[in-house]
Amino acid sequence: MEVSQVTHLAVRGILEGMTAQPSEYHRRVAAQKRTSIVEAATRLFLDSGYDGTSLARIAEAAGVSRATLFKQFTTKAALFEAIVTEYWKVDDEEAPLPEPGNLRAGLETIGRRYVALLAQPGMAALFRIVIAEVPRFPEIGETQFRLGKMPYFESVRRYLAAENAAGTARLDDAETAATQFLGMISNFVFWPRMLLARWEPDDSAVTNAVDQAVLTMLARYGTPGTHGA
Amino acid sequence: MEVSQVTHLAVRGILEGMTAQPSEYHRRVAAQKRTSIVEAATRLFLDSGYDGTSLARIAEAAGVSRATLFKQFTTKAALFEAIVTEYWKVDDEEAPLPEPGNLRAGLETIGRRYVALLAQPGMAALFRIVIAEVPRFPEIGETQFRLGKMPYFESVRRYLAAENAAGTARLDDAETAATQFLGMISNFVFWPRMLLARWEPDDSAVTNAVDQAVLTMLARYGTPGTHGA
DNA sequence: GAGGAGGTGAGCCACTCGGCTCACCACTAA
DNA sequence: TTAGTGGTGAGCCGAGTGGCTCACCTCCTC
Repeated sequence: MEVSQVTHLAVRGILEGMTAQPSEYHRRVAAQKRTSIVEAATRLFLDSGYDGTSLARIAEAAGVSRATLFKQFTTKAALFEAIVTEYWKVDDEEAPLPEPGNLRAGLETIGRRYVALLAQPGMAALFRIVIAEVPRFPEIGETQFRLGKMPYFESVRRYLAAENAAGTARLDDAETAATQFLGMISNFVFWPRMLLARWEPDDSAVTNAVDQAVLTMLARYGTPGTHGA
Repeated sequence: MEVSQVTHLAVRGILEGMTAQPSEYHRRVAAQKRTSIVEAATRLFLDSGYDGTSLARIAEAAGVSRATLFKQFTTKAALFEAIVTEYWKVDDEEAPLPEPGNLRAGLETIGRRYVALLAQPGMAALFRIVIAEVPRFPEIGETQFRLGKMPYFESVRRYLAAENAAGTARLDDAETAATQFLGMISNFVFWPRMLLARWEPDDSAVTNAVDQAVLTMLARYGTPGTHGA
């Protein structure tokens, strides 16, 4: 073996160890296959549940061989975890908190955002499957809680705290207040859907539910000036 | 064949057609086996989910042969349905509504009853499996909703309507008010448990959640006299 | 044009599943 | 004593499961 060959091999080894670049093309193809797998798997999992979805069907729906599927996701559980995690990836940009000063308007804004989130297609199905599989995959439930529920809970909490500081609201416990607000809404627009497949309140009913929740919050936490408007 | 025999057979035939009496003994044995099956199946279903529980394991846990299981429940789905339906059978006697006149005390009573129900062992697991299987067995979800949620919702609604009629509360829409009250409570004490396996607020936190929900209801729907006490 | 990546198709493995059947047993009631 | 019930154990069936492997192909990149 000549010196130049040795050098060549050493350089390649270093490069591989550092970046493991399998060339632009191969990475692109792999990424395409991967997204196609994730998309198909998401659809099937939400449709048929975890046990009800076989890897064979996922591979078929994704237009991919079973061997490829196993190269990308070593196990069914890993695929499931990737699905749930990536579902929440979309929501990168966080909407800004409403300005303090108008408690009614601020709560209405947040409330409408919340119902819009809950009304997203697939949201109910996602909750359904995650709830079902929490005993087997506890981290999945924590992920869903952290990415799906906490952001809204936190935005309400921080907003209420800001209103409290501004004197536009009067409350000791912003956490409890936030829980109450979101609970009043979701107990009407979302949770019944977990048991009743056909629970689909029309827009006016949903709007009313948010408005009524806001009114109740105003009655409890509003300062005199904010009660009326 | 003598006349008496003919008569005898005819009478037996009529009796069988009317009541299908397989003798006291056999009925008792069958009932025992049945309850033992239902108990074992309930435990296993709540533990491992619908797909995760095999009929073989149920039969084994019940101390019953597979053949017997099939004689009592023609199909796995039928067994599952029986489980869920019988889970709610216990709650025969309905607790009486609080007397109108003290909105705070009445809501507190109902709120504490509600958290006691939600804290029952197996309640979370039951909701979990029912929610998971609603797409496959919609009637199960409706049963759960009708037997598990409606009674409390109705009791709050009727109680609030009574308070309204008595002048101790002021509200147009008792349904919305009831949804709000129960939503404020369950959004803290129950629904997080669907995603977080270890969500188990201590008694003081639960009590506080109910109290705070009552205070919010009083602020919104109480009449001046009831605000303070 | 050679190297090497990722994808492919087929197939193996050991298992489990729900559903169903049947000959036989234990036991009570008449 | 006998008829008839419900329970029993064993076993068969076809289908499907997740996991895994391997030789082979395709196609870009250097």
